[in-house]
Amino acid sequence: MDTKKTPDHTALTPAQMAEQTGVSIETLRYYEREGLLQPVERATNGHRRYSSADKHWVEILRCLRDTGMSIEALRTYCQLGEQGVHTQPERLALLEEHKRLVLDEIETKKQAIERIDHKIQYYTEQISMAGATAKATQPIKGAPHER
Amino acid sequence: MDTKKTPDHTALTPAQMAEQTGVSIETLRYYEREGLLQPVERATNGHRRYSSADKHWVEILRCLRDTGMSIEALRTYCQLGEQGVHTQPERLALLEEHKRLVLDEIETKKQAIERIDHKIQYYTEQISMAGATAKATQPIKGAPHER
DNA sequence: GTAATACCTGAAGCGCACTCCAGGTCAAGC
DNA sequence: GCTTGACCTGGAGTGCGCTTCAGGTATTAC
Repeated sequence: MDTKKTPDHTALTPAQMAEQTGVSIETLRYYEREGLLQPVERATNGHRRYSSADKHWVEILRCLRDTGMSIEALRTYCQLGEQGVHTQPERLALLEEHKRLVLDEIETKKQAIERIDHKIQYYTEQISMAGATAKATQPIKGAPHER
Repeated sequence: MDTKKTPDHTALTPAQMAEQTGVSIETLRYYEREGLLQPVERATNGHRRYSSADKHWVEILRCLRDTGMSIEALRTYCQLGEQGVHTQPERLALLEEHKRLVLDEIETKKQAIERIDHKIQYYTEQISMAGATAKATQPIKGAPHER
């Protein structure tokens, strides 16, 4: 019986929502326009009132966006969600695919870190040597890729 | 004495360079325009000839770009390199800063993975349950954030 | 000589994910 | 009654990192 008119005391104003999720008011509206958020509740004056479910969902959106999922893919995911439980396998597949992508990215970055570390070490050596023997700083045998 | 006119048999054509570095011909030119690559050698017909040093450098550029360093930051880094060894400390600082950023990103992604795994697990359970007891699939107590 | 291929240049265009703007409404405070 | 502030709308603008285009040149293959 309290399905429709409860004023929902926990609802958030756009400003509060933005602050608590780290997603700007404009971006929240943008997400709604793009179908990443189904139409948000309104107060009598037409202002949006975000529910805690909205907040939770936006946090998930952020998590997926932060890991590079496109707006397009997120829209697909949302639409599947709206179509009911029978789309769960598809949603699962989508998430698993995304997870794989993210794991790959992590791997790429780790390898990059190694490479960067190499250069860091090279510079560190060079600099400490330059400090010690102000002269005679031949780049030693085959200085790797200067720059 | 062989400082200038050696035809350099190991030099790469744009097409070869693109294939071997995974960076397109257009992007290579773009990088050069943007000062990420100092002007590349030319054959007598005006075509670019990339040295193995160029190749090495482009691989580093890729590594840094892949980990999110901006074109702007890369330009700075290159310019420092052109200014001589006395900029090594600055370059070192730049790399260390970037490394920190990349480590942070990895951390963010790992956390995201955990969250994604949660949802994957949730869907997996839901789906297997739906398969087993085609009926009576109440979402159990407090189904977390459907969608 | 002709055509195909590989490259050149400067400049315009594109896709993505926002972000900003102009002009308007509503409620509260003075 | 008037101002202020938070929010609304549709639509235009922005920044980044390429990518494409139009028009041209040099070498090789026939």
